[in-house]
Amino acid sequence: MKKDLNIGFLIHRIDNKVKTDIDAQLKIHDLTFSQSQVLFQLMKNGGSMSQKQLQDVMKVSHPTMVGLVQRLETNGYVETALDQNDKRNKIVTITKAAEQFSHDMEESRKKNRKKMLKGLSEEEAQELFRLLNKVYENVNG
Amino acid sequence: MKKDLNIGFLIHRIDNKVKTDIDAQLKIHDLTFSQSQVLFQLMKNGGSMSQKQLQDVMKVSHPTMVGLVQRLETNGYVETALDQNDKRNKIVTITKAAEQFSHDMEESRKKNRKKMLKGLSEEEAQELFRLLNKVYENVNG
DNA sequence: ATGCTACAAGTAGTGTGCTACAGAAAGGAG
DNA sequence: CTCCTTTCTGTAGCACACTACTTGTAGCAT
Repeated sequence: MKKDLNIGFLIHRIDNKVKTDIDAQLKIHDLTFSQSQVLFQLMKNGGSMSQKQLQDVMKVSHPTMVGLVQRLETNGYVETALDQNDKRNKIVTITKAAEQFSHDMEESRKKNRKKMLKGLSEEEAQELFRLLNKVYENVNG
Repeated sequence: MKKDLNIGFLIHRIDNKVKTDIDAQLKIHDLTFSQSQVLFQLMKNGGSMSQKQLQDVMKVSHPTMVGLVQRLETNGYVETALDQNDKRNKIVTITKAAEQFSHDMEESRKKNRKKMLKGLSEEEAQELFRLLNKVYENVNG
């Protein structure tokens, strides 16, 4: 059944549901799915990155990143400063307030990953990941 | 490489790129990816559906569908009328203006599908589809 | 030093998605 | 008939994504 389902639309539906669910989970911290990805990238990078670096790793347009950083700053999860060596760059630094529940966010990430892959064997999960990466490269090439 | 990439985030990136590309393709008709999906569903259904039916098959919230239908109506691609048997229902009907390039939209859909699945064998494409359907059911259960 | 080009960041405006709240129509219970 | 609940639609307000345009900084060439 559902054989007529367009693959792009199927992916769209999955993304929407996942985003909405995670947004709901993070709402108690006044965070969203996309904002948590920014914090995740910052953590991975030692706590600081330029806004430009963030938009590159997240693959979003720069106005999108401006908004994300502004909202994170408003809620006290990042601080920003101009790079004194090159004042075009804005350095974004994660705060201790955000680091405190980075563990929670990691748990949430794992839980959601597990939910998505429920009933799939390790081989199937890896195959799905491989194929999705190929699709990702196709649409970005 | 990219082995640390979260599967939800990977799907998110793919969806975003696909949406943006198709939006750009359809811009000459003043249409978007989501709006074209509404028209597609209407065509599949003989041209008319209630707004409620549309929101169910598209799996979106009702305010989202309200907005989609309003913009489609503004651009002359659908007409709406109250169901005289049950005035709670709003009947949405595709116009001839929209039917005229339903063929174009179908071609565009095929082209994008082909692009996404480039380099995948028929078996791989089917396996991807099967696994994504499983993920879809997981996140919706 | 002036001016061109490149690059980072910001603003304006739009579409799509959501939740929460409000209103109108339908249908059933008393 | 009246009241309550259900169902469908609409509005308000927000987050996130985009393009297009603007501003500020840097660097290089003349």
